Amino acid sequence: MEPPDEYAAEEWNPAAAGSSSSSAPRMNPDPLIDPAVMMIPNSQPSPTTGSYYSPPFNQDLSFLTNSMAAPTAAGGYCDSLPFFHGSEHPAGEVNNLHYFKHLETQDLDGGFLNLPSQQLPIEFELPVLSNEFIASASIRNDYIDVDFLSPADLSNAHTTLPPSQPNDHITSQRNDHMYIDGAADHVMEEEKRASSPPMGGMRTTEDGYNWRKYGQKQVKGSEFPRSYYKCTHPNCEMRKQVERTHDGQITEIVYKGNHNHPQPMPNRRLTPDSAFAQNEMDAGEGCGGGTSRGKNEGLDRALSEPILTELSPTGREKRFSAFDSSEAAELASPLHNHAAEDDEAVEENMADANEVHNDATDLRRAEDCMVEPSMSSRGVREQKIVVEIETEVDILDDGYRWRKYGQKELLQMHHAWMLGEKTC
DNA sequence: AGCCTTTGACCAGCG
DNA sequence: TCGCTGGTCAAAGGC
Ligand SMILES: [Zn+2]
Repeated sequence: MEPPDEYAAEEWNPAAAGSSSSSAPRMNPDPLIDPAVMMIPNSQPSPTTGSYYSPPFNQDLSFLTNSMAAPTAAGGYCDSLPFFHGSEHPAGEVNNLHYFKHLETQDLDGGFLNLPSQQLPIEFELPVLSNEFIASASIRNDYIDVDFLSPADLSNAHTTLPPSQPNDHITSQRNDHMYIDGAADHVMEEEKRASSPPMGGMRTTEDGYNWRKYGQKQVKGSEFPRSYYKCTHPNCEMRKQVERTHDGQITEIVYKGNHNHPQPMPNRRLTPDSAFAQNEMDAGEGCGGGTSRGKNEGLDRALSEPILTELSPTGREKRFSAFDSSEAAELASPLHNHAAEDDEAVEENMADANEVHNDATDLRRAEDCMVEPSMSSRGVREQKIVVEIETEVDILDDGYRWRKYGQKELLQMHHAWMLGEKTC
């Protein structure tokens, strides 16, 4: 079969392999987690839908509007969004929840937050059903304070999605994980590019790693076929699942596991764009005015910002964002076990030394799952990136520096915020 | 030759 | 137990 074009090879066969049944022995999806989700619809303010105009939180989120949608000097908008969300096991099990927040910035065209100087229609999906925790946020210069509310407080905090934006924003997978979608048309392009393989040879995506497709399947929940890839590096267990539209646009990417090796590819140099993206990430201050950095600089390519979320079946998850599939990928890919390296950095900033320690330790045995959805339905679809951690502890080797700002054991939690610095 | 994709079959959870 | 489902395997073929 010939793929129509570049992105081709990957999941081209519409026929979708007939899959049959399954269960993945190695990956054990954990049931669960419906994290509170903060959504940022493309550009549809819908007060009635729970956009933050009428925040379910005690706290006023309007400030977000200001900071997030503030036009930057460069003419862009600095949209930083706090992603926070947490959940706990229903059964009342003791699960540690780690809350991370990360400031994101997006391009106007990104669709993610392409709101002119308007308020950002930030929507919150706060399923209380699963003991979600919600947070109220307040923006500071480079980070957002998030206060978490107890489930009880959330009783009525559930907001709905805008009519026009069905549940596309949230993808519920088998584990009932909720994924945040980011908009990502641009991302798709990136992805396409990345995925367009040199064919026959090693496929390398922008994440810098080489993957071999080992299966494809039409998953019930999604309209598009899902392709399964393994990292070609010997002994590397890293896998990823990619869902693409028929036009080759990636709608979702899920990374599972960790790379136990460094990024193989040399050509992964920082393009202005990527560099920028990184800076963005690094700064962690996406906005507040801080985004003058590359975002607007020559980045014709709008940076759509997929949201990166790490989900932990065990009840912990991290949610952060990337800027486009590329960046997202980069974000994701760095999940190799060198975590230790990153850990250092992370640890440095950890508020809770002990926690950090644990994280570092657990990192090694951790298995991550990253979902990088990028609903590409042109303009409508949003890109989602979810990192799912199947370990006891969150893995922080996403290439960025995080400051833990929250962990929850039962109802206790601490707070931390992402430093936004890439440790690489 | 080596590595890739394709694709149907197989397997193991789960209801 | 059965059927469904998602994930993986592995043979076949392509580049
Ligand atoms: Zn690998």
